[in-house]
Amino acid sequence: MGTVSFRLGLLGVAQDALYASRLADLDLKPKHVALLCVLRLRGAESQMELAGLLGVAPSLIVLLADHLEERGAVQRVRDPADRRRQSLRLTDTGLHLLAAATEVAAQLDEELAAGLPPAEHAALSAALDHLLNGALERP
Amino acid sequence: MGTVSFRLGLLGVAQDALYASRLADLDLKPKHVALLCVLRLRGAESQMELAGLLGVAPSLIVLLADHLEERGAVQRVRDPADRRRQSLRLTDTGLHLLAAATEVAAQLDEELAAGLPPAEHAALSAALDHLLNGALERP
DNA sequence: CGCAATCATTCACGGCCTGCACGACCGGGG
DNA sequence: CCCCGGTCGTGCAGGCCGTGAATGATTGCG
Repeated sequence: MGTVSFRLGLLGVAQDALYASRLADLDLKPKHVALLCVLRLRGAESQMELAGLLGVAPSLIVLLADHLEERGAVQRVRDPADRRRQSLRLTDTGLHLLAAATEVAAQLDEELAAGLPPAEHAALSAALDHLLNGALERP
Repeated sequence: MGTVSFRLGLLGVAQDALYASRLADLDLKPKHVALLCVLRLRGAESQMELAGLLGVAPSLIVLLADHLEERGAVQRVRDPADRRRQSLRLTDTGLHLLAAATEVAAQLDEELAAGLPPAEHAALSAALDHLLNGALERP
């Protein structure tokens, strides 16, 4: 089993579960962090667009946004041009929450880097960047 | 979000889902493949040990083994030394099934490598190897 | 001015995995 | 020799997550 995709899946799922457990204190899941990330990096015009970017059903965006809105991390604002759409705006508390979540991930990174030569760690980071950017620039 | 762990989780979960969908024809899930993999690479003395290696509950091993046994991919053999234990033996059809699953993963790899410089692909593979071996040699 | 299409939301359902309870089985101590 | 605590595999019920279909509001096209 020298395939990259399979091992990437295995490690990724494990890492996701681990990150989720570490995120329990913040009462967040990795999906929430992903949503905050997208909002910070590029923003989005509608929840539909977010669903497409995250690769999940629109109804899930509703739940994620609900939870984040309760915490005051995001604001739903009706698009005046098209009142069907809701744009999600990242608030200051949302930024702080994202920073806290990033801090948790950074600590996980240290543990991960402990069993990895620095050069490979950097190479891994670069490869993930390329794959992630490639996935987002598809459409 | 420059953290490796977070992006590894994102991509890994997506890759796992993608692999799962491609595996539908074989009526397998990635977890089944992981189980077959462990049996092929190192074997195990008991289902408990497998649960530990895969990081899942023992009761899940039962379900996975049930499914694989129905397909004739593995055989349950009582350990004569300790009749509580069941050793899972990989059969020839199990080997073929694993080969087919690996083939599916290999095709996914090609698609993955399309958006990645060959050097980074190799580096990614090496890094995943280190992390996976590190995780298995913990105990 | 309808009318089909689009967006957000709700809700019921299905799948996956876990935790617990149970029976079979082991090894040691009285 | 026989309990008795501990271990292993298994069955079962429950919880969580995410999806898909139905609903209502809103849009722009014909």
